[in-house]
Amino acid sequence: MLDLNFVCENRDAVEENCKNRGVKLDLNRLVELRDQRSEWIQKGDELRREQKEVSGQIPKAKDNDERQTFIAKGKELREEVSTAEAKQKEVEEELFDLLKQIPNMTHPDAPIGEEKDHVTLRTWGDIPNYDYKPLDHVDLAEKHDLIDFEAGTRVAGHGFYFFKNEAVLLEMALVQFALTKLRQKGFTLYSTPDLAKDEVLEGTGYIPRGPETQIYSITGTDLSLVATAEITLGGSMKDQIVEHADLPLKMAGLSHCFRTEAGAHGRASRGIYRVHQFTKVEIFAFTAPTLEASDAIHQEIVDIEEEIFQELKIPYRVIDTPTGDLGGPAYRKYDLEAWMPGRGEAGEYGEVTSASNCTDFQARRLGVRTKVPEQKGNQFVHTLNGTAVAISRAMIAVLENHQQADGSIMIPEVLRLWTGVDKIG
RNA sequence: GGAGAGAUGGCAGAGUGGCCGAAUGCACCGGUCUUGAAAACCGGAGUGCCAGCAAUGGUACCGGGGGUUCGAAUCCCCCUCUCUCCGCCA
Repeated sequence: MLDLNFVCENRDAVEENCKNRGVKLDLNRLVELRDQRSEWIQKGDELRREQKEVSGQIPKAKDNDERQTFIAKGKELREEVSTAEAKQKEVEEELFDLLKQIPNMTHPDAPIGEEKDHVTLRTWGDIPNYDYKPLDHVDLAEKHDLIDFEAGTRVAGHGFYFFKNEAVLLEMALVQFALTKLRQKGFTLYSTPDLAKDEVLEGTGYIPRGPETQIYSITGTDLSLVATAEITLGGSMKDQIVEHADLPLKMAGLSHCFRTEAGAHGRASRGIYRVHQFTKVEIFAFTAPTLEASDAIHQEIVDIEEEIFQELKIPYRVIDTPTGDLGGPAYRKYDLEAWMPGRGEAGEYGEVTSASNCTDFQARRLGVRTKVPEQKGNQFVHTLNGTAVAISRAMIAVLENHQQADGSIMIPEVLRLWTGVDKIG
């Protein structure tokens, strides 16, 4: 969420930003509502002031007549106050509903445009030339009995799967590899709840229970299944004031991720590329409220993501996400797209990580603040999130990139400590 | 799941209808004293919202929501959380 007064005072810039991000909103209405809100607050404050004054007179009244007069006046004021409060609430409901729909401002260097207008910042690794037709992960999994899609469907429906045999070892190894690396780099490790309160989801910018929601919710409770540990790690500091000296808080969280993938039917989704549940190690950071501080961590997160895929020996490219594809909270977002030899006709890049700087957009809604030395008042911190390893996507990249001409799959060196085997098949 | 106790400012902890945004202590900041520090003493200090260029003023906030009342930290109802005991359980 942006700051209300910021929006009203920078209408042109906010409007331009909405346009770039493909969001249509009526900012005139917002300003109108802001003004109405001020008026009702002022009216209510004044009425309450009178109310206090009148009720303060009652114990000092000199006779019963005067007393009754004050009581009558007090009753009258109580009615007026409650009217003003109702009006204020009504205005605020519409106001904040609008405000919440406004996306974050955007980094000036982020490419403007839609998904197809993305900018490739750099590529790493050579895309191999195969003298045979490489299999995709579905065929590889079948060949080596690694994923049971039928069982997944029987148990939970389309979009669910069982990992089997070496795939389970690989999942655990990828998790261990990511967590160990992040710990070495000074991140505090967490394994986090798989459910969170709706208000926490909303605080991080996710919208549970809507008509096209990506979120599974638990009926009869205010809990939903998390789509990422970004939600739980961000929510972990809800309404807290963080010591400035403790920033940045660098966290790594392990959780399952659940996504309905509503509206995703028909998009390329063979195998485990787009599934309803997967395991993920997520990176999250709270930083001091300056772009210097959060940009620095943003870079650090991308560096770690690249290091992980380099050590897994998987070719990738880094994408600077264009405005139209940023999502609400992000100020800037980089994606890693790994080469997937079995994808499409002759291999394609597929998204495996993302890294977002959300500046103070999530922190405002979550109420995470810090007191900056030499400055008065508290300020909202900046938050960032990034993928260390999303198992389903990483699994595809590992299986497809490390397949051999004889159909076997080599386990990347860095994972063998945990898999205990160095080859599948 | 059952029984009981509790939730007040950064922390501890008073406060049972108006004199309470709230005593007191600790911690914190400024000063006096001191060669310096400590101690002692003096003073300051919460968060949000609204108005204002600002100084400032107003208002709200005693776990959350609702109610009673002219007036609620204080009375009533609901909820959440914490602690203790019992049961169940990976």
